[in-house]
Amino acid sequence: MNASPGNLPASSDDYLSRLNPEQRAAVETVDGPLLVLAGAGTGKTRVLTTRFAHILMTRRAFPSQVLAVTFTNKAAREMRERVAAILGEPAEGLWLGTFHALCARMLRRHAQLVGLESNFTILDTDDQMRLLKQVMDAAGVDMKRWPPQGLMSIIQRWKDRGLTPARITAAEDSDFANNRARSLYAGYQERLVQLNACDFGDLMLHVTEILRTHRDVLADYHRRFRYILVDEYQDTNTVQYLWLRLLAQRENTAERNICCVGDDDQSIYSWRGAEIENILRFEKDFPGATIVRLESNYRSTAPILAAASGLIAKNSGRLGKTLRPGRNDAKGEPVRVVSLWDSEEEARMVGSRIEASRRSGENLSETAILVRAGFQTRAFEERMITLGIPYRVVGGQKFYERAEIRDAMAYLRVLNQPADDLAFERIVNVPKRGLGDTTIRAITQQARDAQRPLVVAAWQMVEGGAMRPKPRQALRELLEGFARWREMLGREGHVVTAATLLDESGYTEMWKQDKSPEAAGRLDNLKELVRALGEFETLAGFLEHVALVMENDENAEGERVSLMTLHAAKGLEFDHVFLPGWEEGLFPHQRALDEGGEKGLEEERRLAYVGITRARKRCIISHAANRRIYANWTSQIPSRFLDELPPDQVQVEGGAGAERQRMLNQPSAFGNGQFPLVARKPRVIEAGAWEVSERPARAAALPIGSRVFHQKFGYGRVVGADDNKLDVEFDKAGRKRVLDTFVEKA
DNA sequence: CCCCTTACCCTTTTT
DNA sequence: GGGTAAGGGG
Repeated sequence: MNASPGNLPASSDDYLSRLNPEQRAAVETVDGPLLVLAGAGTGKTRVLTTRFAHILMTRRAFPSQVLAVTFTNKAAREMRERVAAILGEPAEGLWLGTFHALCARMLRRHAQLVGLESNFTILDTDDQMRLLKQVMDAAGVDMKRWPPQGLMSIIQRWKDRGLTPARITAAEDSDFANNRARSLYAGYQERLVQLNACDFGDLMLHVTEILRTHRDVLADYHRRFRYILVDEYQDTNTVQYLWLRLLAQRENTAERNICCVGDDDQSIYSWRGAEIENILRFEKDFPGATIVRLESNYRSTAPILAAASGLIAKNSGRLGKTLRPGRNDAKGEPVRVVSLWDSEEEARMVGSRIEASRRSGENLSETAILVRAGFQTRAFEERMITLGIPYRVVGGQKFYERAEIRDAMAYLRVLNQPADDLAFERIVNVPKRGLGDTTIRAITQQARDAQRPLVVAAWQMVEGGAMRPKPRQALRELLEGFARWREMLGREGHVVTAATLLDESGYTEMWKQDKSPEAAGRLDNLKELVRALGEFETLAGFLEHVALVMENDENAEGERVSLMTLHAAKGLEFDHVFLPGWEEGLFPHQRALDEGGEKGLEEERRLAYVGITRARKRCIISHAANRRIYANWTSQIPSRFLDELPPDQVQVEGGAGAERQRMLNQPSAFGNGQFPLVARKPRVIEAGAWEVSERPARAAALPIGSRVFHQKFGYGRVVGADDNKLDVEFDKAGRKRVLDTFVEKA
């Protein structure tokens, strides 16, 4: 296990010498509970991975005796790779993964203890909702008055807190649907078991329940896991906390080797059930715990750190940390605050600064625009398209959440597991087969009467039920199709079968017929799905992967500006960071204030802290005096967070905008709330607007009149050209001026 | 049964 | 403004 000299450049404990004293303490305090408070950019991941490797290198445990938990697949993958790099060999047999992946693994071993079989299905959010609606429907709940979505979030919150229906006291019941939330929850759980399925929350809930009630199982895991490592501890919810505590609190207190790494200042997921209290009370849960603070920041310049620290200091109830520059070259430019007239000017400002840094040779991958809410990305996207700056939107809709992928997945699920009623329901009339509400209701009724899965009931209907000839024939064809494909699966393998199924069922044809701009992309996605299927040995293995590892790494390559929400940016870093939209109501978001009060405000402030600390060299914060929200223009007040930034670290720019802002806010002078006397918009000089493109125009390739395709706007016809800019009349999106590089011949 | 109109909602979303 | 969900007309 020890690295041989050939694998590592220097001595075998070389990996320790690269750590600073705090980090080293965090790595070498191996025994007993340890909390590592790791500020942003202080080498948290390095500590975690080095500690993991250290445990293995010093032969304190075999790889299979360490439990390492992360929140994201990405973090898990990174840890696996980095541990392997230190060890000099691939790390096999690890219990390393996300909370949910580890729980799924455990639950497959003990499924019968909660009434499931080990091949249970993991439902996606669509299925969950449909199932819950069915349960509510059966219970006669008026879903107009009591929206299913509301009940779903109540149930999820209960699951986040580790509460099975039996553990909910009458006092804790919600007044939803006249105090029926708890019994509806119980009904929903029952249906899940009948379907041999569980939802995401169940993975944690079931395993925790098993550990709580089966001492022998718990004891087995106690024997197995000698060391526990937890990443992003501030984001754990109650059930994750209970799970960890059950696993970590071994009889022998000397063996409670749990190490949690986190940062209370970066806790931004309370709305997902995360309990910041978990990290705040670590010492109480694990008496005698050691606490190590990592405060040397190796990422950002001094002004950026000072701005972030100054802001977060306004929060109360912190464990307390002060980031200090860990680099000698940490001097740098001040954080800038730019005031703009409106959101369009804000987008132009960001765009022209990005153009400027691009001209000076900066890598666009080192620039990010981080927004509070998803809708804000649109204005920037449009600006990037106009300027011809490559960008990518991180997050947003995930690959496996797209309609076409979900449909295809439903087909595969029925193939894999004919009793998967939810999947069958999803695709029975997709593409349209003339099997509408009436038919489906009849099948459902038959299934309920016969106590059989939908597929079986459907066969019964086809063979002898009361049906009109057309739907009967359509249903027969579908069912015979599945029989054929299932038989093919054994013969030809899952990849060929999947491709055949998608064609023969008429599903790909449906999208080929579709004339909307997205159709082509959807077909590509289906191809990608089949390709991904090839990476797995079995269909079941693939389905498990998709349920747990929903990832979206398209557009990852190439030099592109990143556009994402602040939440999505946690854990990332960039040379240049833009933080637009720092306005009251947007950031801090009004709803966070309304629903969370002072706590909500503090979480918003932590979000601001996360945003600023993403920046290595340059951080540009902006706010606009006017913003279009939904349909109409609203005037906006600068965010209180701007006032909380330490003034000596911040340089205010965009005086023109600020001046107008000041005048706008003087009520009497301009009377009727119409746009004020400063009507003359400042001339916005966009650097680079007149630059001549070095590349010759592609007029020859795309002459006026030719059909083109654009990623965002779809199909259109070229109606004019100006050097490399084309005027295109899009079928759907209307007339737009776009750069020729952004369209292709249709 | 399908499709088109209309009404309604609108923060964040690691798995 | 735009995307979804329910209802009514063809």
